Amino acid sequence: METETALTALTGLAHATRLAIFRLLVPAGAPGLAAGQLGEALRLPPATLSFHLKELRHAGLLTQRRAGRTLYYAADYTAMNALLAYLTENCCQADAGGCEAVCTPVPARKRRSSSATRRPL
Amino acid sequence: METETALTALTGLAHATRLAIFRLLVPAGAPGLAAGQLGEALRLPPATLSFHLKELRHAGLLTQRRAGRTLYYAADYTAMNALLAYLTENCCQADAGGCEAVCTPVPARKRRSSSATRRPL
DNA sequence: GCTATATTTCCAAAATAATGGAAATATGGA
DNA sequence: TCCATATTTCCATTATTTTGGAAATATAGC
Repeated sequence: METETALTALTGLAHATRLAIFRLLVPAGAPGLAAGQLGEALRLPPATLSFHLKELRHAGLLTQRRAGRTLYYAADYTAMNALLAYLTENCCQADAGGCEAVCTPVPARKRRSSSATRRPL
Repeated sequence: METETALTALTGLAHATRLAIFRLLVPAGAPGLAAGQLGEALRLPPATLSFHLKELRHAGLLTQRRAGRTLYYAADYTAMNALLAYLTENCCQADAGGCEAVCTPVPARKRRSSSATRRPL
């Protein structure tokens, strides 16, 4: 992933409203949620919601799909994963303590993420 | 991790200069790098560098350590890890395709990160 | 074609963040 | 104490982002 791409993704997520939108979409999976549903859930004026959705979409974090009059938005897991990879790139090269303790990989488990332990996307 | 914390961390990283600083520090490990070294590497005026270092530090992403006149900054891997966990929280709940393919955990390997595959911090 | 719903675009005002020169602080050594 | 080095704080200027009302667009059904 290029720096420029990572930067847009981070900028996309670095806003309370957009982070909230994204986090509603992460568990929603591929079907995603309608713009209207998001607006209602977050109590946002249409113009404001639309602005942030565009922002997230341009950052590559969301996909858009139309069904009739309704636009559905879904989290783009591939982009997400690429961002995480970018951030942790070359982690622990210096191996000087502190890092090693944290870097120890957690064995993958089945599903039902507990929010405390992270598994790769 | 709380939303507020995640948000500050993301805002911290969502800037070209700060992302560059952070990524210089990720492979540098616990000893970190001196402010001066960072400034020289990135060709930044002292005041600007200092501003961004403070920003990152307040976001909890960096630790600061003084040795004589020199201040060393290091990446805080724990904070980093918490942020990644926060972002992927409840991923794949809906299990509706697209996600599953990406979520498959990668078996942990020894060290020598290839930048293409991510292991947990 | 008309009307209703869903959502976007336009745009100007308001809010927030970034920049860097100059002065201040901290430390070390003679 | 005085001087040099390392870095920070102060602050005014400039740049960027966010907000939301109103108007525009897209689609559906009659």
